[in-house]
Amino acid sequence: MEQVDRRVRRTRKSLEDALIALTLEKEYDEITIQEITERADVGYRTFFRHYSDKDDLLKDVLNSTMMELRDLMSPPTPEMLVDPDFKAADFMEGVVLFQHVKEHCDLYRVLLRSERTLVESVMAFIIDEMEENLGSLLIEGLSMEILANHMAWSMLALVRWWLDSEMPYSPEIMGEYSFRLVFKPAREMIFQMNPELPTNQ
Amino acid sequence: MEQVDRRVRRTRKSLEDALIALTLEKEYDEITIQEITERADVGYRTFFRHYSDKDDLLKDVLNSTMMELRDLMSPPTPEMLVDPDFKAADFMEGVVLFQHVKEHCDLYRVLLRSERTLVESVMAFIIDEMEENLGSLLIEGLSMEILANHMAWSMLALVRWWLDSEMPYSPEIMGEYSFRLVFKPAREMIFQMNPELPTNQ
DNA sequence: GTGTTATGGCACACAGTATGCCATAATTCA
DNA sequence: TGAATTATGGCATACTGTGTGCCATAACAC
Repeated sequence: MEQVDRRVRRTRKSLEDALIALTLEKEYDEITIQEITERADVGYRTFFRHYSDKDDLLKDVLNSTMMELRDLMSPPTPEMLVDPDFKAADFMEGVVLFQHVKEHCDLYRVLLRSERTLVESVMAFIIDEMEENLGSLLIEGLSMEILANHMAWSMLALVRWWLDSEMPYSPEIMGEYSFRLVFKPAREMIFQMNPELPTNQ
Repeated sequence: MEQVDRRVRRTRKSLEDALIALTLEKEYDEITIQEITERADVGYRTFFRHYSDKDDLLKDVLNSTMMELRDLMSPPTPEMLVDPDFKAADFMEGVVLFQHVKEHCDLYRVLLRSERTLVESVMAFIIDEMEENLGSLLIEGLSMEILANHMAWSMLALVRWWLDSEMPYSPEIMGEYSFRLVFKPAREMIFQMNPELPTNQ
């Protein structure tokens, strides 16, 4: 059961592929819509029949992959952060992220080389989810807003470095780095600021 | 002894002020050179007699402030990272940074709202300096490249959040957060990976 | 005061975006 | 298979913003 016209599917696919290919060659903001349509072998006029602008096409390209990651990575819950023995779980979060990045490295490169504002909107979404999950942990003198912001952007920085360096380490090793540099310190801070939690440090 | 023509000084100052004012109102890439010259009350043609493009003007605006920060913040040396009792020093590094940001918050906002590529070039410079200072610490299984990249971008994320949130905490509190979330974990990782260093954990 | 130089305002070429129009080709569905 | 529908290609066009050439004028340095 085909819902959309085959021509539409073909055109959209060509435009998506063209944007990905071009982003791997040059900076996102140096790419023109004319180049995209030429590479996709599609009429210039046709672009605007599907997307309002370049960012709109990019969102379309990233949408399914980002939703996949969202389902794959449950944001850290209060239980995870508070349970003293949860090393394995945070660690796996990191590994899962780096594995997903490796599987879709072209798409992640597209995202990371796109405009600042788009990355920020994706991150804002992730941080909001994290904050919601951490909301129940109200600890005086500790801002869950800072914590969520720090974890999300620090993880992004690790991913960005990894991709820019042509992924010299395995997802497992990167998971270990992210655990030691990001997850563990955040968890330790929660423990140290809240005397009521069971301490095992 | 005035070296440059007063008219030149006046024009450049007007253009710099206009860019700062406009950046606080809207996104950097939405600002046109026409707007800048109108706000500065300078002829459109005159802009190109001083700067090749918008980024060129922005670099000029940020240059002196970034050089000031560079002198203020010595990058972490191996001694600092390795000395078990250096908490006070890392802590002060963070405080100094947040104090400088507070003093020049408008300029930092301009930088953080500018194009991705400019922020990246400033960060690359900082990371290079860090790596050079960490170069003597060769520990098997621990990448100083990751460590330098992580520290620099994590600190930037904290600064960015602080500015976007209208600086709700003092530079001292932000210094404490940066120590606990960034400097201390990096230092601990070095200790744990190198059995030859004196451990006090 | 005089020679020098920065500026302003004009015109212009150019690149890229975005839309309207219409003939044509591809597709869907009966 | 054939008719109605719909997406596409190509053309012209308006618009915005960049970047440059030219020249009279005003501000400056000495």
